[in-house]
Amino acid sequence: MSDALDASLRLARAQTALVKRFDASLGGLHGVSLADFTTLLRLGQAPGSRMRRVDLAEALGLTASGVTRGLAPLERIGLVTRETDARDGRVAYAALTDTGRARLTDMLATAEQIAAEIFAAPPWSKEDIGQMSALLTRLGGTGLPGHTSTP
Amino acid sequence: MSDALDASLRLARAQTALVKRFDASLGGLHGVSLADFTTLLRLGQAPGSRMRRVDLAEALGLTASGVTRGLAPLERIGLVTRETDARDGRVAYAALTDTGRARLTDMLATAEQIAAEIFAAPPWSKEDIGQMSALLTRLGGTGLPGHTSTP
DNA sequence: CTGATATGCTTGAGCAGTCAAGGAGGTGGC
DNA sequence: GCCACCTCCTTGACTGCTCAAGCATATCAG
Repeated sequence: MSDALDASLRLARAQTALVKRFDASLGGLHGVSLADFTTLLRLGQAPGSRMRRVDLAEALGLTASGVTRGLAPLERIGLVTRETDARDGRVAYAALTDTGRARLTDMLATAEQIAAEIFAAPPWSKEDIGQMSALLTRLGGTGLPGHTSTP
Repeated sequence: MSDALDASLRLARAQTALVKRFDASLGGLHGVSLADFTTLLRLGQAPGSRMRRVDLAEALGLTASGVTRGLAPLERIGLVTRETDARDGRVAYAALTDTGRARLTDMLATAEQIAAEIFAAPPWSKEDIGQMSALLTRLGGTGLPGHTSTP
């Protein structure tokens, strides 16, 4: 097997382990999945904490229907609201509520801690993490808004 | 956001892109998913091309029920058979059929090509790939049987 | 104004995995 | 020999996504 195929299979494997870990902690402490958290985080980064649902789908690498289904429970528990566009009757916005913004802050702290734990044992150097992130960026398309490493 | 959290989210994002790409090509050419291919590949690496289903689950990072459901269609299309253990009536083996072994060879060629394409543009160096694989290994647990890079 | 086409979103059906429960078989204490 | 317990595997119910279809709204050509 080539190195390239080996790396691909490892990527798939590593992701399931990582997602499980985030889901466990985020779920236990805040009742949300990693996918939920990523959605809220992305919304929080948008101007006015709101995005058109189709743009949110694009940003998250999901389909529009995935966003509809994923947002439903977040609306139900009051972290996100639906807003309409006065100009264009087709579009609906997803927006963070005040509660959502507050809860997101807590979740972010938890997520940071999990990430720190994951990359702590066996000890990762700052360079390792930066390198890996750079390598993954080449694979995953644009995905996240530009993140400049904190040197 | 810390580098560690950033890298984690990129990992998740990169995986879905990568899986989509493998699924598209493997599905189109051979009618199997990346998960199917990984299962067959792992079976092919085992002595006698057979494994206890519980060990297969462990090797693939799945639960036993995940293996039951995943193998069902592969058995139905004749790539895998179920074998029993004369000594222990509880255990069932999953084994590659001759057809399965032959088809796996073709799939492997396809998968190698996809992996090569993925890591070709923008050009990845052999060192980049090795580095990334090493970094991912730290995250994903053991996962694959030891793979020593081809230098 | 009307009809054709494009866009935004939701919905039904399906797939791949999870967990919890349960059945069938094996093992050890007494 | 028997009963308690353990292991292997499957099944039912659920989640989180996909695709295909459909509805509502917008836009553009004539």
